[in-house]
This record gives sequence, C-alpha cells and structure tokens, in this order.
Amino acid sequence: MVLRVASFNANSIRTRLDIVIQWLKRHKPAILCIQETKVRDFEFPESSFNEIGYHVIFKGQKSYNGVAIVSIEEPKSIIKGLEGTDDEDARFISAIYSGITIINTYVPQGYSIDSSKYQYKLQWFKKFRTFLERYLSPSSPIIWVGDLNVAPEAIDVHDPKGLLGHVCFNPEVQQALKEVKEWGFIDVFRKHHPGVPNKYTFFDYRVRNAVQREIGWRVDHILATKLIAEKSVDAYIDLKPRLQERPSDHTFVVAEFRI
DNA sequence: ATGGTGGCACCGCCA
Repeated sequence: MVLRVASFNANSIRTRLDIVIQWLKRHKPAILCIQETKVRDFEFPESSFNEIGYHVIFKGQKSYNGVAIVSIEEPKSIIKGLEGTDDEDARFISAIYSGITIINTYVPQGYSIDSSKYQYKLQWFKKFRTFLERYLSPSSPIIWVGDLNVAPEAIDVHDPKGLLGHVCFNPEVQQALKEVKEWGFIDVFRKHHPGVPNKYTFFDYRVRNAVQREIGWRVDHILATKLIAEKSVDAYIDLKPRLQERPSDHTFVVAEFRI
C-alpha cells in the first residue's frame, strides 16, 4: 500500500479550515501535519476532521504557533511539546501510526540574525537533536515533517545572493538543520527532485503573483530515516491551494511511501 | 520600490 504523508503551514487553521478539509477529501493522505494553527486546544475545530473520517491531535496557543496531526489511523504514544515553555510546546507534536513515528514541528522563524529569537531558533535545533538522541533511534522508521524555517541550499530560494544572511537562509542556520539531519534523516522531497530549481513551498504575501513568478522558498520539508526514506516512491508540492482565494502563504508538500 | 500583505489580538507583534 501507499502511505501518503503531507505538510501544510495553515497560518490559522480556523481561517483555512475549508481549504484543509477540501484538500483532505481530494487527496486522502494517511497523515497531514499542520503548523501555525494559531488556536488554543479548547477552540480547535476537531469535529470538522472527525466528520470526514480523520483523527486529529493538536497542541496550540493563542495567536501564535500551534501544531496538529491529522490521520486515518489512531495515534499511539502521543507526545506534545519538548517539555519547555508554552511557545516551545506549541511547536512540537508526535505520535506513532502503524509503527511509524511521525514528528511534526514548527521551527522558530528567528526574526533577524541579531535578535534573541534567532538564538532561540539555533537552540531549538540543538534541543530537538537531544530529544532524538534520548528517545529515538535512526534505525527505526521515523518521518519528520514540518515548517523548518530553513532553506537548506541555494537551490531552495529564488534569490540566493540577495537573501544570503536571512534567518532562514545562511550557513549557520543551514548547519543547525544539517546537524539534526546527520542524526539520521534524508530529505525525501529532494531525493525525488535532485538539482531541480524553483521548487518552493512558501511565497511571501507581499510579493504580487509570487507563485506565477516563482518567487518563493522551500522551507517546508518531509524527511525520513533511511529505512523509510528508501521506501519513498514520490514527493511533490501542490501549488493549487496557494492560488485559491484567501490562501495561506505556504502550500502543501507531499511524500508517498510504498510500505 | 528600504515598500509590500495577512492573521490575530488589541491600538503592536509575528511571519
């Protein structure tokens, strides 16, 4: 069977509920990881997912951050947060689905290189790597999904010269992500599109017709440990939701595994 | 173009 896993930064799940529900009905993924839900848990629109046959788990806060995992299978061994502050907790959720660990993260954006928020971002990657070392093994099947707020290579942004030094595009933050990858993750999207430019998942609202003009960033990712990455058969970005009315600034990324 | 848009909460902050 094919296991379809997707990621979407909703930039408010309540504002984007129709887009998400329609997308689920059409694409029928086994797993959809959502970031920036921007809603407290008691206000999360859980029943909308249940009504179309999906489970959903979530960890959020008011206005900012918030993550959720939507699934066909029932989640087991749910972990919400990295046992830190409210901000940290609303950036991490994980569970096991049919023996596969799904980790959904919304990595801090960082604001600017000289801000403490950027240091917090770098520290977040270290804390996440420590979590992996402590609780998981790279020889087990793990899929790490999320808005990682890092474009890993020059090919992942529309203007690598102009954007160099941005909090999401500089050697230091790329190294921070790399150190987590080196624990045992493979970039499943890039595996299927090696060296292919203009593959973006985020388009700034402030840039007019950014999708049509291919002025974007690849910051939303699906990675997997070796065992499961070897079973991926396809990966793609669905730009159609970014062209709808009232879109999120991000769009859907999908990976498919034959398991 | 040193701007621009969008969500949410509250009259600024974050992306």
